[in-house]
Amino acid sequence: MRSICCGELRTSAIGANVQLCGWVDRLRDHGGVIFIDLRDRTGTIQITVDPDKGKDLFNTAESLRNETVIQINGKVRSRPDEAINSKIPTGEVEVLAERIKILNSVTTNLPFSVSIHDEESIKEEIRLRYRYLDLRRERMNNNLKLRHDTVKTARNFLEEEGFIEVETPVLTRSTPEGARDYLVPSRVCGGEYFALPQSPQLFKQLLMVGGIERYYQVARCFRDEDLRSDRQPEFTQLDIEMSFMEQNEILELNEKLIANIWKKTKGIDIPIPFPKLTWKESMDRYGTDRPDTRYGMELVETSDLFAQSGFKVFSKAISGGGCVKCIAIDQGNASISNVRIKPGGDIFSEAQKAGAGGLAFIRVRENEEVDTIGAIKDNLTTSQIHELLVRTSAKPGDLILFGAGPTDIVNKTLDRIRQFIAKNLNLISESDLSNKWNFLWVVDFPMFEFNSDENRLEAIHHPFCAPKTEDIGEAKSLWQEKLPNANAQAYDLVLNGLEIGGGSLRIHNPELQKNVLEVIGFSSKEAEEQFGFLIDALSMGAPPHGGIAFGIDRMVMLLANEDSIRDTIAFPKTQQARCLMAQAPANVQNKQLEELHIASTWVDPE
RNA sequence: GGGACCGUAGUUCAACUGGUUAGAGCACCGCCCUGUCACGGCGGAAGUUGCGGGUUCGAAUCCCGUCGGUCCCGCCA
Repeated sequence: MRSICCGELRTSAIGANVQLCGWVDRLRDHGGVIFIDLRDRTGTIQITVDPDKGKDLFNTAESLRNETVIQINGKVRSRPDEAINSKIPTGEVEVLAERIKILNSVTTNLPFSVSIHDEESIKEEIRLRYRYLDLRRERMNNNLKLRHDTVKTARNFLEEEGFIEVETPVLTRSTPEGARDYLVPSRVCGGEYFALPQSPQLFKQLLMVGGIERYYQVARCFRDEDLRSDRQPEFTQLDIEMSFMEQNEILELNEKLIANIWKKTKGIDIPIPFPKLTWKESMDRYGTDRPDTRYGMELVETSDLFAQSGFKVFSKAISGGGCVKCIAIDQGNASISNVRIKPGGDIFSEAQKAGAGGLAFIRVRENEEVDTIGAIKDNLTTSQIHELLVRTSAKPGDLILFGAGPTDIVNKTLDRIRQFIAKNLNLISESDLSNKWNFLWVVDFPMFEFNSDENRLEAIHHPFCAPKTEDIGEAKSLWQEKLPNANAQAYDLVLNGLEIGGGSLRIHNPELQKNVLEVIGFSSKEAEEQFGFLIDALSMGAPPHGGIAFGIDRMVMLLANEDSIRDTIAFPKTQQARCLMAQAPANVQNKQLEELHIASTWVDPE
């Protein structure tokens, strides 16, 4: 249907007869001559329609609306010198139309303009309802290309490294740990249900037992939890697993993979190896396990300084088993007013949202003088002030904000304030937004975390992560006892404050696997029922193995400098997990339910 | 489950403190225009102000409910 693409035409094509297909990007009708910007996925080219070429041709051209699909024949010629458009790559040439064929016309009002020239911010609701039009726009078209390039680069790299892609079931069994499952009723096995996989975790481990040694998959994963700008009910992981690899070997391989992706998609050289931070260090210094290291304002421990303080908020926090930590904001006295850090202020509310009861502050003045509320000032000694200034490296003009209370709340509060202030004071400059890539491995996660609601230990990643061997020792009889305090051979890849991947070495010893399940509250009967096939497999010559999974949607979001993963997915769902275009989910016929042996208990709220 | 913001023409926005015919750009329709490139000029059509109820002499505006969208907490790794 076409001999060349619109965006490919250059002066080298002058004189050639070409046949082009595409959409009318816009039309400039001068009465005597008509210019059509014809667009396909490669770009736009100016088509010139001259009245001398015939009445019919000219009438057809006059009737064209934006987004009409046409095929044109014509000769490429250079533009007059004064009419060269240096803003577009094809701006030195144009095609003189000989024939225009309308392949499809636009008969309804377009909900929004596709042309880059009218790229105004359309309500997302409208974009999602007419997603096919939105995809035709340059922004989404480019994002999908970028996504393709990302995945293609990963495939090429992994192929070179001896990995093969293996598909795993989408219909599988529900597992008790983790997120809520999407369920699929079985027609054949009445009363029983499949679940859609939250990840191919167990299958990829079993592929290792199956001797595949090096597996990957671009895997769709499903989680029936509430949505966020970076969370969709179905999302894509680059899922990787390998046998006979130490943790450092796995990290090294994945650093190369990531460096490759950034190089191929953005032309950016990412320095490897990536820095590593232990989970504990990350929590101490940033209050989170996914720190944004593009700016400072690290958390500073001051519990020992204020343990005996007459300021009760501080001393009680510590005697209650918690801590007092602070962050120093460079020249914060000038940029942040008291109104903002006192009740009702925006920074104070951030602290509140994290669960903090209050937000103590100290303003640093000249000569180690400070300003603060009376209750704190009256209880501060000069040596305490001196030590505080040394630890925080605070200078005159700086503002120090405190979190005091249970350690998890303090960390959460200061993490949140740190991020809020960084954003608010533009500590990440506009150019950094697309150019600064702070990769970081967070390693040595604890195996378990106490869930106070259920009064039991929970696996932090999942129950198949291997503990560090030095933490549990060789003696099997002591594993059960040592496991709760062990760290895992687990790692997360963090980029600019977002987790883009995570993985671990897996347990390949059936006894240890049973022990771990026991620690998180599985009886041996339950363990057998739910994970018997895994434990059996581990008993039949399972190789040491481990792996990682990357969130492709998030990775592409960051590469594309977008704020939502919806802009990296062709057909995403809304926050209510609806597809506005296909109108899914939708009702089904009763007959279908009967076949599936299920009945709805849903009552329409009226 | 909870909190915040939003919903006006196909679309992006406007409409003062509640005030009389709800405006403008783009798109659409018609006419004019031979070198534009976000072409230009003249004219036109286009609205159940998401939906339902209430307050009021009077509601796009205030109140309640509801539907839809976004962000966040819970939830989720």
